[in-house]
Amino acid sequence: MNVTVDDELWSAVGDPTRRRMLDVLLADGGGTATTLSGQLPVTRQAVAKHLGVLQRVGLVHVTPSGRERRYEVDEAQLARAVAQLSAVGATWDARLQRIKRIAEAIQRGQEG
Amino acid sequence: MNVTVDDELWSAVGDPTRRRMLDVLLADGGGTATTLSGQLPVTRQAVAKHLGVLQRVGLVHVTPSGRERRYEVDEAQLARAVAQLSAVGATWDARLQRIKRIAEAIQRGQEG
DNA sequence: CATATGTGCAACCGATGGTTGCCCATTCGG
DNA sequence: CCGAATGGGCAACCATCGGTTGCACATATG
Repeated sequence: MNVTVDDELWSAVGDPTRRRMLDVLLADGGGTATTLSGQLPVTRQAVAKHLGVLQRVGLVHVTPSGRERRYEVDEAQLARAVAQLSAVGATWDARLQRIKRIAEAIQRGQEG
Repeated sequence: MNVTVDDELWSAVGDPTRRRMLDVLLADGGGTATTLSGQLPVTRQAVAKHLGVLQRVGLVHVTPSGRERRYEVDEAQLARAVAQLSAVGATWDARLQRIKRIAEAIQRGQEG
C-alpha cells in the first residue's frame, strides 16, 4: 500500500523550471543550455545545473558537437516518470474513493 | 499548450515527506503533528512545518480541540492536485506520441 | 498544585535553486 | 593566421527549504 515512488525521478520533474525545460525540449526537439536559457527566465548557468540533474536521472541525454552540447529528452525515461505520476494519482484517487464510500455507508447507517 | 500547473500545489505534493504525510492522514483519517511524527522518520517540528505548507495550499485543514490540533486531508483539494498531476502526465504523453508519429513519418519518407 | 504531554518559536545546519564573475575552447571573419 | 565573438565550465556567493535541537508555553491529569 506504500506509494513507493522513485523519489529521485519524482523530484527531478518536481522542480517547475525543470518541467518547463522538459516542455521546451519536447517542443523544439532538443536544445543547448544557451538556447534553453533564452526561452526561460533563468540564466544559462541555472539551466546547466538543471540539465545536470535531468541527465543524472536519465531524463535527457547529451550529444557534444563542436563547441556545443545538444540535449534531448529520453522518451522512455520520461514515459516512466509519467507512469509514476499517474501511479501516485491513482493511489490517492483510490483512497479518496474509499473514504467517500465509507462516509456514505456511515450516513446510510445513521439514516436507517 | 503551456502546462500551466499551479506550482504551489505541485510543489506541496512534490516533497516525499509531505506525500507520505498525506498518505498517513488518508489512511488514519487525520492526525496531529505528534501522531504523524510517530509514523514518519522525522521530528514533530519537521512535521509541523510540512503541515503548515499543506495547510497554506489548502490540502489539509486543522481543528483545534483542547491542547491538540487535529489535521485532516481536504479531499476536494487533493482531488485537484491529482488532476494536475495527471494533466501534466497527459501533456507529456501527448508530446511523446506526437514525436513518435513524426519519427515514423520521417522513416516512411526515407524508406519510400 | 505539580507534573506530564501537545504545540509553538527560534537558532542553527546542509542541500539546492539561483545569481554574478571569470576562464577555457571553438568557431568565424579580416 | 590571429583576434574577436560565442558556447560552455567552474567557483563564490546568497536565499530558501527541509531537517534538527532546545526551550518556553498551554492544557490535561494525578
